[in-house]
Amino acid sequence: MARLPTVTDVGHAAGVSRQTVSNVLNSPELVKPATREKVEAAIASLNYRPHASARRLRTRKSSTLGIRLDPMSNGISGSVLDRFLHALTEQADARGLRVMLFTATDPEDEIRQISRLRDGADVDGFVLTSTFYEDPRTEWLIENDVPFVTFGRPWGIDDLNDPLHLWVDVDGWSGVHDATNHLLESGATHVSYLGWPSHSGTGDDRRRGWRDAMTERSGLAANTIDRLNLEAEDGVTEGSSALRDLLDAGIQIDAVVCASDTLALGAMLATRAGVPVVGYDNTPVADAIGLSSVEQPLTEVAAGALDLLLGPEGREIVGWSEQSTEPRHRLYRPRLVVREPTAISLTRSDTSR
Amino acid sequence: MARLPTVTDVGHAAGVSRQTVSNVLNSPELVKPATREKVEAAIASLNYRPHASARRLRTRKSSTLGIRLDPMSNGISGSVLDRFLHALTEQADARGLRVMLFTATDPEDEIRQISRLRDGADVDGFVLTSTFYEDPRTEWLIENDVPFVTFGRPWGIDDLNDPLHLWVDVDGWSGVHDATNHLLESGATHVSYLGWPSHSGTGDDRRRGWRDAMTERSGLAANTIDRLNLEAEDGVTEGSSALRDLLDAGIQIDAVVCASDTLALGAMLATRAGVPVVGYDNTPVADAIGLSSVEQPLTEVAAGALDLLLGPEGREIVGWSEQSTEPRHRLYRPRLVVREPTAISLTRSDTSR
DNA sequence: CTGTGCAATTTGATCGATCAAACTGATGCC
DNA sequence: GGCATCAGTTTGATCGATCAAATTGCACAG
Repeated sequence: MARLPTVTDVGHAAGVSRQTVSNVLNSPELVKPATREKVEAAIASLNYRPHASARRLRTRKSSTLGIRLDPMSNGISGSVLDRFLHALTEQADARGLRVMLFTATDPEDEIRQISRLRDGADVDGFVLTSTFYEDPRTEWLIENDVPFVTFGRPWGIDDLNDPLHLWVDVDGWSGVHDATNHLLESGATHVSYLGWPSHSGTGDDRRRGWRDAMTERSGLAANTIDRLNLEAEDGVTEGSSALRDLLDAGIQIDAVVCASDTLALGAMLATRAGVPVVGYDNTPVADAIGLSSVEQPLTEVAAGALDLLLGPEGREIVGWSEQSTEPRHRLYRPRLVVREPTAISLTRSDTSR
Repeated sequence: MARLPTVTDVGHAAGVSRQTVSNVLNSPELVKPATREKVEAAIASLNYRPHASARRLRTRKSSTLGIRLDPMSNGISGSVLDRFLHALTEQADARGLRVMLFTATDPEDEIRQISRLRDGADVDGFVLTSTFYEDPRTEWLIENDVPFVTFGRPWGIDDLNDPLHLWVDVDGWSGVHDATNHLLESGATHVSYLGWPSHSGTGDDRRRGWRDAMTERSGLAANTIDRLNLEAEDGVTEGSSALRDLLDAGIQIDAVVCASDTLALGAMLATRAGVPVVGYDNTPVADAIGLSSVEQPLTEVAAGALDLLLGPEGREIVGWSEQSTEPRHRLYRPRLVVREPTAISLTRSDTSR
């Protein structure tokens, strides 16, 4: 196999020097149009491609960003991160960036991996997903001045106006708020919320969206609303039994809003046919069984993440300190996908144990 | 931020030359143990990491492999490729390889992307998924002597004994065969098969698994078996209506084996509760609704793919021509995950249109 | 006519590693 | 002693690109 052409070969073919070829590729405005055309013709005829590693060695930039792929996505909703990954890859490609994957067993290991990738100059920026309160990863990245953006708010004191790092996120409050309002408008009054326990920022945010909508429009007393507030770990069985407990207690429920499609599936199993349920994430399952769901605009989220990382110039991945005074975060509003509410329902069959 | 240490720095600290440091890293057997320890100590104390791009420039190897991420995975079963990606990343990591993603709009575009990544020395091997009859990608890769392995048989004349390239695959015949036998053993005689139309190698292979099992054990006449053979595009609605047509025609059906969990979900919607259905891929949905399903051993598949690509030495990605006489493919047997067959069933509700 | 300024292009040095060849001692053999 | 051998180590060259500084050519003011 013949040696691949280099800038020198192209320059030779076009009758110019290697640097001029380099300029045509990186700073076309420096080159006289006539020369540029000659060079471009030579590039095309030789089918020249810049050698990425050589460029990286010299520029100390890799135009590659790293993202961690979780060991094994959890349940149905795991596909959200996969879809985000799809979107990120496409958007990165459109901006001339590459996406490199890595795995890690825990946050400390992830820091080690990040460090390795960065020191090897393999990657010059990172996208973090599934961030949490006082995430050691973000602290480490800030300290070490590594460019990164998180999908998920820092959930700190004043994350909106004075964040410590770049972030993009989806406004879960508004998604659940819209969903709840939609159900209230359709005639329901007792709309239950089935969400995660504990205090993940995302979970609390979504729950607040429901509570605010209920307080504003349901006309129910606060303690009645409280009774409709359910907590369950993210699983079909868990969601199902949480809701069934409520029903067994004789509480009236007209509709259910859930923090995930997984919980929503559980809710559908527990409720009678005809009780509308709204999920979250709009996974393929929701589509398959005709479940209304809140869809996150992942393509826009991915695009936003990259735009923040690339900075206003949009040419290179820049660190936090070099950022301009532009907004340093983006919050996207999700969209409620309404499906025929009761076209299909799930029921326990007779032979069930 | 201080400049990162280089081999020269390490050599200086250890009192040896840069090349010795390089040897410690790449050919430790050439270095005297005492010297090696000194160098290793220096590496640790300086926290030295080799600069990946510099190494790649010199060696013309990237230790990175590329894999295409489909634009948007189709339906429920799309998650299989995602899970394969997870497994591949983990296995690659264990072998010192990195995984880089790319996207493409069609096979021609994919070839263009592959060419770009390879010319840029970003990637030195590829993993192809979703291969099909006379795939232009494999032909191009073979012609251009690019190392690659496919997840999916070439489905050529003699793919098993004299394949044209490296491949790994899962034995769909055996998976469906096992599933069908399982149902027959549970007392069913009229086991229907709901698979894809057309002539994808994978689809035909799975269908054959059912037909062979039925011929061997059901005791039904060939034309009776034929009537139980259904075709539908991969969708819940499509699967559902195909099966309903059969039921409306008054054909007896004791159980259904499907080519995917998506079709299986459709089948569950169409059949009465109590008719066991087996899906394929063991997606999260199957787990959620208690659907038996055939699980592909994706971790092993990923490991096999890498082992083939790395060759017997296991040190570097080698092209086809340099392969030894070792087997050039791996076929893995899937495993039937049996779940409580009718714990939960899906039925159309009253308010359905 | 000379020199300044500027645009366009070229040349030399460099990024950090590895390859290939040369070197250094120590050993052993005739 | 003289010389080949060999393990262990070092030096010079190189991969392909970009940066920084030097150079060329040309227009124009003094």
